Amino acid sequence: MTISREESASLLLVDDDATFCKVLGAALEKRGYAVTIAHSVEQAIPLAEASPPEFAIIDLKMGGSPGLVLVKALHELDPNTRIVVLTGYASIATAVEAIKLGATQYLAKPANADEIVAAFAHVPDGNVPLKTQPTQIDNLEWEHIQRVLREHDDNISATARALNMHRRTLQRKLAKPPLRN
Amino acid sequence: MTISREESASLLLVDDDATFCKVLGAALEKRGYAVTIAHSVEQAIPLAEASPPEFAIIDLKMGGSPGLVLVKALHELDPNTRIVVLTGYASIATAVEAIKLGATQYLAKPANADEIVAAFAHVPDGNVPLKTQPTQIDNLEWEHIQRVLREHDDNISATARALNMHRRTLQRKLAKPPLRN
DNA sequence: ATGCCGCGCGACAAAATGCCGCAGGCATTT
DNA sequence: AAATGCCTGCGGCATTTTGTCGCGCGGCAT
Repeated sequence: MTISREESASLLLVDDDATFCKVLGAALEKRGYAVTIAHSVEQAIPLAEASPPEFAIIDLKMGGSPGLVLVKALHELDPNTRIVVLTGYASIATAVEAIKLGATQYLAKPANADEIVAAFAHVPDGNVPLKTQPTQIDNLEWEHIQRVLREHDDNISATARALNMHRRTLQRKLAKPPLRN
Repeated sequence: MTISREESASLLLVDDDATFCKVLGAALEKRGYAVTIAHSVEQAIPLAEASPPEFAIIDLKMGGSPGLVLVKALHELDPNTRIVVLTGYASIATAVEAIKLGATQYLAKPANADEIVAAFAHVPDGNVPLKTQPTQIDNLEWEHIQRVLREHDDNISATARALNMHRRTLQRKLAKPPLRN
């Protein structure tokens, strides 16, 4: 990976956490990228239309439109854009969608700059190791909820009804989703 | 979803659990698919080469080659094959990989036949007109526990450890009725 | 403006879970 | 035969997670 040798590559960083953007943006610039920052999908779209970036890093959980629509928009603007989705609320359901919409990789926070840069270069092979431990129940539940949530267009009330669970309880489960194993 | 009306669609089911194959295979045949079963990647390849299936369900964790290479092979044989990856050891990393290699969907076990069939029809950005009652979380949990329990020879203590849950809690969960619906 | 919905959140009781500990069963080891 | 190790079922009890109710807010169509 020696992109930085030539003219610096344009990179669009979209995350609503200002501090996070600053830190990650600085790290990326040090690696030779020309970083542009946006804090929402609405803010990012015009920037991307003005000059489609070669690389993009997108957070999914943002106020306003969900990050997934931005993934789609960027990919349609320029299919060669390398898009990495980065989220603190990672789930298989959104990962699958993101990839289908054209994302290059999907990473869970926390991820450092090196991992992200490496992700841009990712090409699939069949050699990803499988986990040895069976899925944890909490995890299974989380994934299932996310899937149903997506199927209901992220409508919490509808999802709660579909799952026959209290809206309040669903809210609470969604609020605290760390728990990666 | 009225595939069954025409000639039945060919479907290749690849999983090393014979019982699982039987049950799921039967359920799929009842829905109008012509099911062929293989228990390993090595077994599945020649079958697929002989006659590329229209649909495929692939487990990731199998003796021999990992299921991901089969995903790739099937997709290269015929890009129109609808492939669903189904695994008890789900992870975001393998999900991303599977989709990039050409899988249509990625589901975590347990998943019932309806969910799988629905997955075949699922389109990336599409509308979701069919509202299927999603499986209840309790059922999901119950089936998952049963699977892991069997993998550990019905050893409650070992299962509790594998699931990272208290033995006492597992006991209590097992004590109360299955609660199917 | 007036419902109808969805959302976020506080409060409190009810239920589930985590965490002890004990006794019995059943192999394997000493 | 006794000791050891592991599993199982179960009784309490502290803690955590739920179910439930209710409030106010904001969008949206009528």
